[in-house]
Amino acid sequence: METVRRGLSPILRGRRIDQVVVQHPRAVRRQPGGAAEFETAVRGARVGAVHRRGKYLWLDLGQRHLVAHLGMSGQFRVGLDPGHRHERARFLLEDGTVVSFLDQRTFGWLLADHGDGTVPSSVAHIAPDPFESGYDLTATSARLRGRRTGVKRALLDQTVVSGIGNIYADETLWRVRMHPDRATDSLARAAADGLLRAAHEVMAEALAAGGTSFDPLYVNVNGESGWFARDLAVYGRAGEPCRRCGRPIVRESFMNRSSHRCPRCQRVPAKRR
DNA sequence: ACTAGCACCTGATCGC
DNA sequence: TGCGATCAGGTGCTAG
Repeated sequence: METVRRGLSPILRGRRIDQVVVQHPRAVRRQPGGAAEFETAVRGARVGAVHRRGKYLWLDLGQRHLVAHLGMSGQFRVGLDPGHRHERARFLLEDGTVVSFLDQRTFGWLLADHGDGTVPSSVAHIAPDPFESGYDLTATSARLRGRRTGVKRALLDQTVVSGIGNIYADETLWRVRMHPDRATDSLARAAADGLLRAAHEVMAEALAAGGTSFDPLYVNVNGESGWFARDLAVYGRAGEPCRRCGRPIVRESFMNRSSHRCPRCQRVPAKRR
């Protein structure tokens, strides 16, 4: 998302949005008045700063915010020809630039939210992410240790800390040699701090590589892939040797999705949740 | 108040 | 060639 934000910012900032077309009603399902309300709210607005918290992105439109979440398969792309199969909304800027919102699985959404300079109400329920100035490691660590669940669930819970998804959760846990089912309330303060620092580190490295992408669904606004997939230690590497100890990485089912870990470096804990 | 589990979608791939 | 099962990077709602 940060890669997307960085791509969008120079294109959008300071520009007026002259036209908005919603091609799929599901893209604006969170808008109470539907596509018409969304289009009316956004058309003619001038874009200020482009913000992000966790996986939520928003454009400051003065009296409003245009909030976006990419879900599992959303993209923002610049300069696409019309008629793309998965285009859900299209914006025309005053300088003629076309910005498209594409989303194959339609889990993503757009919302013209109220607000003026603060965090939009649709984003207010999540915790700060490690990259923002208001992020408080000590408070986040305390929140994490206050949960009664497994550490991976807690890392994925955006109300504990935001921005961590399935890939970065697995990579973080491998880095600190922790099993995903380790009980949050069994963590010493230092261990919880270390876990959060590692998450920040993993995401910073991914960002430096331009993001993580395995396929054309995960690209920047110009359609280009990031390179962090090369550096993944466990995610998507089931059966391949652990980069620390050589044992084959295992993939296990978790919340209807997958966890990847090294069975030697990340042993099943005594206190499990 | 908190946690777990599933519903919400499309499309690619794999085994039969 | 076809068909069902499985998999995919995330919430958001609700039952317990």
